[in-house]
Amino acid sequence: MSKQPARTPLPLALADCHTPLVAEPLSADQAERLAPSFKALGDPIRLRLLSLIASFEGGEACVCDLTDTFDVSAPTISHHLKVLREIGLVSSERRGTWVYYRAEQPALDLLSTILSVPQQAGA
Amino acid sequence: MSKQPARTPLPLALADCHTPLVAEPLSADQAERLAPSFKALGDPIRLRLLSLIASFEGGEACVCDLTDTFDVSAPTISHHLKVLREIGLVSSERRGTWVYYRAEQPALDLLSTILSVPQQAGA
DNA sequence: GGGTTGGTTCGATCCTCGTCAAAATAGGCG
DNA sequence: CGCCTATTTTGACGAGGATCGAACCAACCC
Repeated sequence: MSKQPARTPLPLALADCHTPLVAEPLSADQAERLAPSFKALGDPIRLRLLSLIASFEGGEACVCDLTDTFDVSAPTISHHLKVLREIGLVSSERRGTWVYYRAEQPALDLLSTILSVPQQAGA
Repeated sequence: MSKQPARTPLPLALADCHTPLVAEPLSADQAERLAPSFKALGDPIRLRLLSLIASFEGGEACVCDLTDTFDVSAPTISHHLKVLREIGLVSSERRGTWVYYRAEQPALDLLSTILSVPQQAGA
């Protein structure tokens, strides 16, 4: 993996926590770093954007492919993409006229692991 | 004045979506139902509360066991527990003097599945 | 019953967030 | 260069959320 160029304005959510939260209590520090990622997923438009981008052919989508799907203005879409990007759930790249967004699957996978429930858990 | 029997005021987040969001685009309806659950997880205190409850011995925790861990007031803890309860991530039960909270693991597991990344995903 | 502890609701305050219109930036084209 | 399209930034506004103290409800005990 390449090193992070420290471009994200917020501390990266991908902290050192790889343990399901049901297995052992999250520390305050871990919770502070994880919560913003879940918050970013806590908006229906962002959830759809992420899903749409991830399931686009080639794994990436141009902004122009996304805007028409929603009933909100282009600045609003741009705002939500920025939230997803700054938290590290998507990355963006400009190629000529268009800007392409791509889902950061490791980030998603980490969050999935955090929420996962190990087998023997339960009563 | 009859009391409402403590039913969840919001439609249950556990909708008919069991497919990872990277696999196919979420519908607007699915996103509307899933987002509130992620939003509920988007607060550090709620994240810790959930983790603390789930990892308590017996899988449940009394409120009195939780409040001391945090620097916020009891009403604030109660508020966060209510958010988690109304969204279906925890359930509560009064036994005598104390109220016990328990993590709803199927709900967690569903959210985990939504975020999971199938093997062949990607370009 | 009166008092005590556990937990929630109420009301108010402050701050964040989602949204838009308008303006600004970036790139391509004639 | 000037213009057009694509995307982002800015500024403003209203809605919602986190927090607290105070008041309130629930269960136990003497």
